[in-house]
Amino acid sequence: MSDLLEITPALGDLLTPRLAARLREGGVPVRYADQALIHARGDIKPGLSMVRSGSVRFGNAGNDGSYLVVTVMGPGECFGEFSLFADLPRTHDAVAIGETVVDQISRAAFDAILAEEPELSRIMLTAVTGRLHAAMELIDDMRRLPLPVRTAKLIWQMTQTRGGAGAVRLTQSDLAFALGVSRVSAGKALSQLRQLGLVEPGYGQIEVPDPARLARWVRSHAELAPLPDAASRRQ
Amino acid sequence: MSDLLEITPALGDLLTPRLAARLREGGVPVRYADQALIHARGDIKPGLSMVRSGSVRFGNAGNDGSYLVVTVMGPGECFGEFSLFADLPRTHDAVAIGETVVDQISRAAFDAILAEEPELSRIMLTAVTGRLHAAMELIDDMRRLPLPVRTAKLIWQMTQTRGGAGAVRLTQSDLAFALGVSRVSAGKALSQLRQLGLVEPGYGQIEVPDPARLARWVRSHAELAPLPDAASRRQ
DNA sequence: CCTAGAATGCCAAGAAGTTTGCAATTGAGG
DNA sequence: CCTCAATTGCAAACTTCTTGGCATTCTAGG
Repeated sequence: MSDLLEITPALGDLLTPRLAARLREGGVPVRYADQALIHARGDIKPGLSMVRSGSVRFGNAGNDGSYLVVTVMGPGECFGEFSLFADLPRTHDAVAIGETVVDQISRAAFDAILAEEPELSRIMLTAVTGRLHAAMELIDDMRRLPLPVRTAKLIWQMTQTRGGAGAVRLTQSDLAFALGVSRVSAGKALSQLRQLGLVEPGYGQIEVPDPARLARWVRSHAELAPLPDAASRRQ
Repeated sequence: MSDLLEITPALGDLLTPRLAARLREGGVPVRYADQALIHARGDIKPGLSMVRSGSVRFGNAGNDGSYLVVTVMGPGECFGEFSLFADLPRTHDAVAIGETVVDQISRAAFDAILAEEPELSRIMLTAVTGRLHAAMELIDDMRRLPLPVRTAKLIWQMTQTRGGAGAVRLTQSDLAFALGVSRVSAGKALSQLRQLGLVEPGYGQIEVPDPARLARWVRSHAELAPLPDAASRRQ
């Protein structure tokens, strides 16, 4: 979610141009219309997928018809390692956002490339490990951080990924969606942040006058307290 | 947490005996006394660690002095992939439970073994991928499932790992700890489960008269609804 | 320029979880 | 067998978040 966007480098960023090309060649480009279902939660469909153009939204429907977005991937990002390495079912529905093209690399094709390119496994390990790290940080955040802090963190991350501009384009409904809370709660959190002068909510967007200050504020509120016994913090 | 115990196979289970031996030889066994700090959150200490004997508890202190347990690892399990592959800091404090011996494998030593043993990278990928999968399932559960269901799921998982016996030995405080909620809430959830005849709370333990029935109940309450009308979500 | 749909702001009632505190029960060690 | 610390059960006051509804503000498209 949200935080999985984090600082995790996309697989595409880690791949050498040559490897990226090999993977693309080994895959079959598949075109999806806006809102088309790429795969559903529970599907067992081994293969690696790389987003070539467009975006893919991951999320799940709750029992009550609600829907929780987990993350959105853009060009160069990949998914499906689960199915490839551990024979695990998909954890989330994947839906195309806009006209989207995804390179689907079958397990056989991937294995063939992996056998010829030893460095690929190290790169995959780095990518998957980075995602695992982000996921565990997120679990921690969900448990420990009050909503305003999580909100600020998400907004800050968006300023980073979305070109670092001073404003993020998203509605409060979408923000609530991404945080997994109601629109009312997201709005409350936002107004608290506004009172602190950290953000300026507008219509369909959120301005961030001073991203560096926002980052400092998040850091100071998201950090863990020193250990009860400071002396025990050894290394 | 809790759920990371899940069905994820430990690295030690995936390794061939030969590889396990090689890793052990490449590492330095370090002995920790009960409650000794193995590493703290934020430490940057590249290297893979394998639990040889004893147990390691992972968790974090909250700002308020509370402490959240994430998982407990026993012999054969490994940790520290973050630091090894992605140069990331430790996400949790690690503390020895009882007299514990951990094989610490330096990055250099690991890289040397990895270079000679191509199949090791595939095994590591499988292990890390499995953990990532479990983490994402847990994130989902935390957001979607009401406390009684999460409680039941955790108890069921414990009956599986702890030898499948019909009772789990843990106090309600420990249960609350693992779930990341207060003891009162854990107690309430437990009493709801008792009224359903799924568990029988005792003093310092929780009986599970019919694990299969508990599993069925969890499954029926944890499943996702069919996809909502895809048109409802735009962006 | 105008209007309809989108988005925001706000309120009230209620569900869920937390903290604090205390009483009752259990069982392990002397 | 008895005591005492650990554990459980429970209640009251409070906080946070949700749901549902409604009024207001904004803006894209005609």
